[in-house]
Amino acid sequence: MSTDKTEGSSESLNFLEEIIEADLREGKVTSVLTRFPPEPNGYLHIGHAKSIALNFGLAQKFGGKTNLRYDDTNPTKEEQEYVDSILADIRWLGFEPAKVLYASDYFDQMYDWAKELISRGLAYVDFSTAEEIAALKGTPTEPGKDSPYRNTSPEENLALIERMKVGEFPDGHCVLRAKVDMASPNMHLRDPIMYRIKHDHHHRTGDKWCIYPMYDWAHGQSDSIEGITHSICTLEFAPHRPLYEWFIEQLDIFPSRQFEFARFNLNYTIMSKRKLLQLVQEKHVRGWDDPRMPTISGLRRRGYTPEAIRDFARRIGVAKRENLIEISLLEFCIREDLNKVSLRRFAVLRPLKVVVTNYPEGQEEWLETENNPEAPETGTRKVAFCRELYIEQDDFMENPPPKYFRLSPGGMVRLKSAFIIRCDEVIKDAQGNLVEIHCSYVPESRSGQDTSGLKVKGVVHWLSARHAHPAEVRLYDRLFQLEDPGAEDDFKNSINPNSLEIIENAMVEPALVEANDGDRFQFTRLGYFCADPDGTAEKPVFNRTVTLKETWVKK
RNA sequence: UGGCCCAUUGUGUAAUGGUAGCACAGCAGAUUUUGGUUCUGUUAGUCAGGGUUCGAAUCCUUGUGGGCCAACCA
Repeated sequence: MSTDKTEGSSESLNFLEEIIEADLREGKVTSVLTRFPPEPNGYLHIGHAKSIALNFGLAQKFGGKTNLRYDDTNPTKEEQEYVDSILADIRWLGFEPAKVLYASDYFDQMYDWAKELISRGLAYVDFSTAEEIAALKGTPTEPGKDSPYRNTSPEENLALIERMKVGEFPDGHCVLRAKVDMASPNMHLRDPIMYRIKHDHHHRTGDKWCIYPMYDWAHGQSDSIEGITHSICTLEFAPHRPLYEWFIEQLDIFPSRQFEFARFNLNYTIMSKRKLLQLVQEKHVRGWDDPRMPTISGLRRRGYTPEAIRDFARRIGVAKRENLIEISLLEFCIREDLNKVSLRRFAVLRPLKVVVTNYPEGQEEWLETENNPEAPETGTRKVAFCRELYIEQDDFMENPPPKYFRLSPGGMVRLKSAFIIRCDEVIKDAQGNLVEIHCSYVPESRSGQDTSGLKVKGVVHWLSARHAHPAEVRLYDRLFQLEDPGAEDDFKNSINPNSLEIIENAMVEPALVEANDGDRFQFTRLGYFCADPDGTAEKPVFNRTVTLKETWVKK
């Protein structure tokens, strides 16, 4: 009968959702368990946020769960500081892991399994040097050659791995290798290394181990132990999948399966942990949480909300093609969220003194203005009006271009929620610099009860000079001047020297002095701002998250 | 030059053999006491050639272009 296409038509699934949906439908799995597996060697960034939203989102969508599992198999790079920040960032994003686990929890099990493979002749200890191993590995176009240690007997290998484990050999002396296929066109199958020797202190297992598993011999096994049904990773791991499957098949353990998606790149930014670490270490930024950083902590300090980041992750989608996302999409997401929820406040970044010559000296009055026109339930507040005011220097031009409809000599403008003023006189110093402007106000033009009959196009924000409070405002611009700095030989060549502008002498309305760290506001007509922890009661500090969308361009 | 993955408006992402849609960006207009928001309209796309089919973005094939793989990193 009726074939209403819109009714009941579910929104289209991404390719991972399709796979899971089919697995569930066909009974391949009965429930969904995913995992987010960060290595604790740096702070999480917006790219990880996509992975987090994906892994947790997939599980949520199909009634499953998600573990956080630290991939802590390399003690030389990993630190507790990172472990802590990762969990905090995940929670801030709005996700709670079903379990918090560590690959190092499974070191004993992995070791037992390694011995099992050895005894079945599927792994061997190799005393070749790293260079020798690399040389025998061949190239993508030429097959590799067998190591001289490839045919050591299982008994001998069992004894050797034990000696490796108890610390008889120095770092790099030998490795344990899986015996797969030295002629495989897939380099990862040419007898991959399972264990290497590192006499290093591990953040969790201490000095218990001096052999540590490689990624390929830890990740899939950890997935399997936990019963992960869908192990989601990025595209560059696709060539590892045959090995991932080989180990699971040889051991005949829970068959976790790996699926790959394309990580995303953001234009004008870098997403490599290594490069981000370099920015921090070489002090191109103030730290991992510098508001210019694409880290979760940087975005948080910048004023981004978890909602906006989750929305962004949803909007960029999931697929397998290389992509370069425009930063404007992220900005759209934060504007859309903040427009609905942030309270409006008046702030003047670069003050220009205005003397209202026909307003009595010493008099003041309090005018009502809305806290957020998008959310009337947030009510109104009072702002002080008096004879001496500040407006934005940008809102006055002595010689305005044609379409300029702010203030200029002889022109009129409305002070938002207050009166219309006319600029009568421009006061300059001996050098010709603008000092202040003298205006007259129209008493009948009071906001809400305007009987003046005047129509002005321009509306500007303003502050009572007597009541305004000084503040520092930090304006951020993109950190890189090139769209894809990561593609350059040296990404640091395109660092934007003007990515941070500090305005020491901004003015804000008194209510802003009580802002707590992280509080977000819209400074009317300017953009969204967030209180920075560097601020004090005497001098609050605000970070500009993003400007308001600007459609007027000065010519 | 071995293997694997990928190719849809400027950027992303849908369409699963049957009208190429959505979002961002852009442009134009309406509304507006934020040049914001909101609303309306609009520009613009199936990498190329061949094949299968009544019909191909979709299937096959050959190219082309891009990405990944030769760490005791993950």
